[in-house]
Amino acid sequence: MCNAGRIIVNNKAESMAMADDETRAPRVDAPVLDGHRPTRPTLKTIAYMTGLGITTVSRALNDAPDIGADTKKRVRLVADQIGYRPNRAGVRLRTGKTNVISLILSLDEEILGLTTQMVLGVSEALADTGYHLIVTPYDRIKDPLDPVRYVVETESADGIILSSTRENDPRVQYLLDRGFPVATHGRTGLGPVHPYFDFDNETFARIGVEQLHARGRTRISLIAPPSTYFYSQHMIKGFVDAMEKFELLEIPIRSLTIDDPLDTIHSEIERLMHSKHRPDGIICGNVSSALTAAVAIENAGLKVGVDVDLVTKHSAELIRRVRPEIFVINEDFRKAGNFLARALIETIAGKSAAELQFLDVPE
Amino acid sequence: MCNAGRIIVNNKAESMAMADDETRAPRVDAPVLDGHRPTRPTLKTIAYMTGLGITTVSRALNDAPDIGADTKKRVRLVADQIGYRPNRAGVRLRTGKTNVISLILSLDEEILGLTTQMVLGVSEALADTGYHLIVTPYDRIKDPLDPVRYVVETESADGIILSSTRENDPRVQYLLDRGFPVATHGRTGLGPVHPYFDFDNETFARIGVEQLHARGRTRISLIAPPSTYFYSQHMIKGFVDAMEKFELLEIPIRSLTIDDPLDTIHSEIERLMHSKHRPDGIICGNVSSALTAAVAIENAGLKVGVDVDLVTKHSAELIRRVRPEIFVINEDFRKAGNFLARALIETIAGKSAAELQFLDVPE
DNA sequence: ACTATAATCTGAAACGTTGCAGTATTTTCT
DNA sequence: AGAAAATACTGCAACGTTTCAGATTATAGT
Repeated sequence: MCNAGRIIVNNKAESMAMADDETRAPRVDAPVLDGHRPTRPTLKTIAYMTGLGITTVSRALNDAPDIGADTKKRVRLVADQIGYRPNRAGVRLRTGKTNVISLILSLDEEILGLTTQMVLGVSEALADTGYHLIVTPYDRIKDPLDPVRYVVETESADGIILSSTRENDPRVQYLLDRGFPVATHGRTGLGPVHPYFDFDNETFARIGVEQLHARGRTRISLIAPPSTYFYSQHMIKGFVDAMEKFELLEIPIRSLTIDDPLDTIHSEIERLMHSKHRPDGIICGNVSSALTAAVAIENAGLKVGVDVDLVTKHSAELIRRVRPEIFVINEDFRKAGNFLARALIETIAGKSAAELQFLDVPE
Repeated sequence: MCNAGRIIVNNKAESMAMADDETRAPRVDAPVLDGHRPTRPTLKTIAYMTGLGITTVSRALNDAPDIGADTKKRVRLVADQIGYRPNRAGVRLRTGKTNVISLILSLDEEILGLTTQMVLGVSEALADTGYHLIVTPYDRIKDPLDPVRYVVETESADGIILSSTRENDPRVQYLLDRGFPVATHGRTGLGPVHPYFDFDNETFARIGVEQLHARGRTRISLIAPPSTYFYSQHMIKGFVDAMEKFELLEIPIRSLTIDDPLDTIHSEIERLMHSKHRPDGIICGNVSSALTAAVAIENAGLKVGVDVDLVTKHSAELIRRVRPEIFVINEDFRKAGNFLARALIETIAGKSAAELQFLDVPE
């Protein structure tokens, strides 16, 4: 039973004293070699080499319960030795499993480094899983459902990661309706039914206000994300709550959002700086608005860190270097990507979504 | 011969006066329906609906020469109507064509937005081609050949786009040896054998020097890329040539490269600013070094744009806004990605590389 | 000794596609 | 009219994998 260490070419021969030629002959034909280069090994190659059937080899590699331990070991050895890698097209055709994760990104996400960091985080998580990452950016002008529908209709991935989520995100709804695995960067209003990773923008805004308060600032503005994004509400809530708590005065620039053209942000802030009731602290929903605001403030003859304090959030170290006078709260997109990829894979494997939701609380 | 406008269910029936039931019966069984949801259409579905053979449908959709024009039209109509999309796994298994482009990026490319812009450009070019984009970042610590080998060995893409190319890039050599389509961001020293898109860093440096000269600067430094990158040579050549032409004095900081940690760059520049022979102009090989240098200069009590001028190159608009006093020459990564994707597809289609090389000359 | 049971292994079929080697039918040529 | 050639269509097989329903042998139970 235990014949470890012994080299067995064909373990059937033993019990067959009068074995005829048929028995010794491999049950599978040798794979045809094309030109001169060695062709890529398949199950057939291994079957031929081990003298086993293709089915057995397949089951052995997949650790099926009805294959002998010795056989498994032997098959694995040969497979490793010749560098066997399952043919993805074969698996996909047979099982429908693509081993692909689709990352769908809005083009607006050029928020310095979001794309890069997300891709990195996701790749990191996927590295040893056999999953490939396919990235699809989409135009904000086009229907955001398009790329999602494409993936579902062509069955070109096992799961989707979405960003820029809305409270009632039709893309997420579409996917949930069809039972298609999805993980989102940002919460939706749909409850514990899909995995997500969200930065706690409420806490971010609260901390921002606290910081400004601690620096003695009293008249504070917020450049929020457009109200179409769910996280806009969170940020505003954190802001308002903290403002009330410290009894500070909000200088409203609610018409302005971080998605406005930088020119608009610039001129609006510059105008504000010249007004009698200018703020002495601004919380900026993203980096580009913060950097733009900084320039506008200086254009107005004021100094960031002296006359006005700025708070924002970001992932990249660079910003602290470029504008050390801006308070930066860390938001880690890479961590987000990493978490989402892992969560999505677990979802595909059947795990329930409730345990795969993460709120990243800053500080 | 011409029966346009007439609806033909089975064009065979016409010539068969005494057609028995066999003739009218479709030659292909109806595709089995699983649950309640309509199953995804395949060639078989169309064959059943049109009464044609599977082969005919396939050939009709692929515009084969031996299929009648009417049939083609009819098949296409049905296919479009029911939203047929070829099964990628089927095609891939049969033909070996993956319809995938692999973009392999070095992690260091966090150069603000390079990844994002490249991905965008590539996606843009791939949008209507049926190609998918799979992105693989890799660690600079690991063997850069790893991801390349993986793609080749598992045949998981039809072509590869590489960045951070070296003069004698082993990855490119590896791919060329195996006849695997590759396009590179940046030239190599291998000649007109593979497509590339390169930014003309020689011209960039020359223009930089000219700009500084025009502003009356005479003592100039260059923060170059590490000499391992081929484009480092180009940049240095452009720099040196122009310096000689205008008889300017180089203040060498050759030990410093754009890949050094930002802390190093910062302290080195600050130190330099305090030295007796400080430069009054610096050309920075990338944005992060330029931004870092700007802060260092101010830390030393000097003013960018007044005491020292900075020149750099970049893709994103943001930088001009954050630091309007820095000269920025435009390097369009998106264009690069777009070109490379197109070039790669043409290479896969068999076009010769010589026509697919592009040098992007600034200004 | 004879049968149920467990333990291993197996070929056939199928997933969707395309290249090959045909088969009918019609048209053209002599 | 008869042969040759062109036109339009088609089965079959194969790509590499896994599921299914056995098949074979050894083991245990009576």
